Amino acid sequence: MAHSNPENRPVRRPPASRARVRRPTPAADAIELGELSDLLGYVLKRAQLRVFEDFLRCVATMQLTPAQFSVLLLLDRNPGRNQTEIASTLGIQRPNFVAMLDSLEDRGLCQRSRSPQDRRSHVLMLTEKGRTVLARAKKLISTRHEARLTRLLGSEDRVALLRMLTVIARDF
Amino acid sequence: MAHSNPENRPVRRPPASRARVRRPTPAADAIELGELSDLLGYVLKRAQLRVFEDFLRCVATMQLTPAQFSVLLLLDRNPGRNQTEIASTLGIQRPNFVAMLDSLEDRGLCQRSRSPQDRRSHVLMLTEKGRTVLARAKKLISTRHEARLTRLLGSEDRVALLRMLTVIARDF
DNA sequence: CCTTATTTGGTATAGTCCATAACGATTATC
DNA sequence: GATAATCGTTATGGACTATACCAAATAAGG
Repeated sequence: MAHSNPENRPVRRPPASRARVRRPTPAADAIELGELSDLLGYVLKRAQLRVFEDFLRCVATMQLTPAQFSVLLLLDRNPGRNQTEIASTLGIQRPNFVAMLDSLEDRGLCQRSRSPQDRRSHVLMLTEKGRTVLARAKKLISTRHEARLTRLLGSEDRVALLRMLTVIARDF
Repeated sequence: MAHSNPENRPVRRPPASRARVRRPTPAADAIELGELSDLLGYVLKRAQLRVFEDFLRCVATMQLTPAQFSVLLLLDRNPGRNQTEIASTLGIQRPNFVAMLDSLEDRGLCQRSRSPQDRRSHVLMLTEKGRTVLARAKKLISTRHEARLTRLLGSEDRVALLRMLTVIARDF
């Protein structure tokens, strides 16, 4: 074990030629990732961080995090639901969802109102401003963020990737 | 777009018949994910959480997190490096790497020693126990965790997935 | 009807990660 | 020899997550 020269790099054999052998001692150079490159979790996590970074850049003008964006999407598609339903769908704990909604409501993007049927729960709705912001964000995500992915992988691989990730998220 | 009937369920149009149209108002039922299912970041994040959960279960007997496991892997493949090099390779800030190493060293899995060449830096090495633990963890990951992935996707798709994620992590 | 359980939104709190500033010791640079 | 840069480290704060608990409201059961 111990330094097994896995890349089969020539170990510095400068026989003839006084000219500099290319990279004489790469020893102290780059670190070997080794089996890390094949570890699903590792690659997955790094990819996710990159994607989130790009997402933030793409919608930077409207100050939306991926989590906030997903809330707006859900509220738009499922108006009138309460906090428990929206939060649990997104895998957010109800207590943690409170501050998040506070923020969105303070910015005038959504609105809580007591349900007449069940006065415990809050009916959630996007405001008009919320719909506008969401529409603009969707356009940015689509034309910048997702377009970048398609450019990088090709639209066929992109579909395959989403399919596989969905399978993992559901069945792993 | 908009509710594309993804399951190809027969839409069932009972033209006449006063009998209850099946699912008259699925309204108050399940929440529609909508465009969320096609949002790369969302699916990526959920998949990553699932994978990390499974990782933790698989190596639960030896109490290793994904991050700790990746450190052990790197130390094994790159003995004698210092903290800055290992941390930066893993995308960990140096200050945050200190406590992590403390933990691994307290458990007797690795060892810091001052470098004779540069007495500022610490030379990092796995201990014998560290190598043993790593070997057992690798076996668990391989036979349980990665095997599960292969079973879920097939070995061909698994390779394709890792390739695409690597591309994203590097070029996105 | 009345008592008990459950649910909803909310607060408080603690743990984990992650990022930055700063410091002493050591080494590099000029 | 003075100054700058690097290494490990501490301290600290922000973001996100998980749990216990609360009052108000509703549901369930006698």
